[in-house]
Amino acid sequence: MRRAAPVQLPRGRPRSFDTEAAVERAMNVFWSRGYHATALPDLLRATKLSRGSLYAAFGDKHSLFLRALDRYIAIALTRMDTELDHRREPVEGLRAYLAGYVDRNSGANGRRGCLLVATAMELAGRDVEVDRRIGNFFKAMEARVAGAFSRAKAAGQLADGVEPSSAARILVCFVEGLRVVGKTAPTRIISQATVDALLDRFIR
Amino acid sequence: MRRAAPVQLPRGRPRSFDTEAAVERAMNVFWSRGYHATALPDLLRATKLSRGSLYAAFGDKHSLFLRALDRYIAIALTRMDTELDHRREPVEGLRAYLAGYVDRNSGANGRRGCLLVATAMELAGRDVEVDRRIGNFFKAMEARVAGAFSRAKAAGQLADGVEPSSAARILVCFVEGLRVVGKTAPTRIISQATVDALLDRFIR
DNA sequence: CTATTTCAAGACCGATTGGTTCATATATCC
DNA sequence: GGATATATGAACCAATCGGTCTTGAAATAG
Repeated sequence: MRRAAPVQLPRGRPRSFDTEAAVERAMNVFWSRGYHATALPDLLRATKLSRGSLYAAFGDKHSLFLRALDRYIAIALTRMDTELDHRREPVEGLRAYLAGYVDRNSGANGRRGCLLVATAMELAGRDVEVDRRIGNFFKAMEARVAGAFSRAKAAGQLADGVEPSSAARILVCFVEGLRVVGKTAPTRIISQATVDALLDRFIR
Repeated sequence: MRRAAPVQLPRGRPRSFDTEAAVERAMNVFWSRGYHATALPDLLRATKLSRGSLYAAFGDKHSLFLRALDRYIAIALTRMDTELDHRREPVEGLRAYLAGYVDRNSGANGRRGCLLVATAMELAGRDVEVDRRIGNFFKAMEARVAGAFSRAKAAGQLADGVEPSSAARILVCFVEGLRVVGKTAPTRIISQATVDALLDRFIR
């Protein structure tokens, strides 16, 4: 029988900061300023790490950015998974999903924008790693929305002639566009009304 | 009677390059790379100007960028004015308008993205001059689309319950979102189908 | 001709960029 | 204690940033 591998405890001084927390702080900086406009000192200030520690832990600015982007995507997808949960009324789910965008698009939140959209515009086409992540995210988002539309259709809640997958593509483009327009005009009431008007075109 | 002011011809060597052409070349660089990622040498190469000439003619990078942005906006608005011309069938106009976006969103055009969207995400909220321009552009675009929808409604071509101004807001968000999603997935057929499906929800 | 203006090319500027290295202190395990 | 590993912060790096200035040639007007 194989001897259980002894648990090799690390020998020296243990890491004293939370890596994931640092990623999250970095994410917030990239989110607020964009990739190019974020300088090392910004990241050091936000993560409260020394230059040495940051480079030892994450390699370089680009790698840290990818980890921050991954985190942003993970958060967005989990949120969608609860909003568009299968056990929920599909139309209710879609409303919750859109309400989330209205919220993230209002006031200061809106002005901050969306890390994904900003990254897509700034880096896509010039960074394969970014390309993959952005592409996959949009696909994943579309799939979830399409699922909700499908369930709504099965429940007879869609207007005549509405095709779930095409409606999902429309919705994805629309909410990403909201994020763009919301950068300069983040007014909650109008966003909410627009979102409602759009959804009304799809449901019975 | 006042003596006509003598036409003071400039004394020295005349300007040997076309300012507007230089702005346009600069616009293309900013369009492809974004503001921060565009370095002076990029602009010098594109405009074929020397450092001295460029600074004498435009002041600094930021001013040149604003001129490039203004040019981009002017082109976009004139295009819309012909697409959504009053003397045209309004629904035809909307189709032409959307077809333009499909076109600009396909293949290499799509991957290049949109200078306005990129600028909104990169600079809005941190640059008042940019804020003003972006905000005004979206308002102008929305007004034109709303006009077309109004005329369509008057002609009885809109589906029941469609309100022109709200439909216009939806369309503006949608096309800007197309520009975002198109950065990584610029497939013409899908864009066209999505655009058609959306318009179908509005017209009778 | 002279005076004037613009041109391109490049030297030059200080500041900042992302990134590395190193000395030193500290915290853990054995 | 000794060995090991990580922390920090500053020093340091070459490269690049946006921007200025100078030089000398070229093109115009009077």
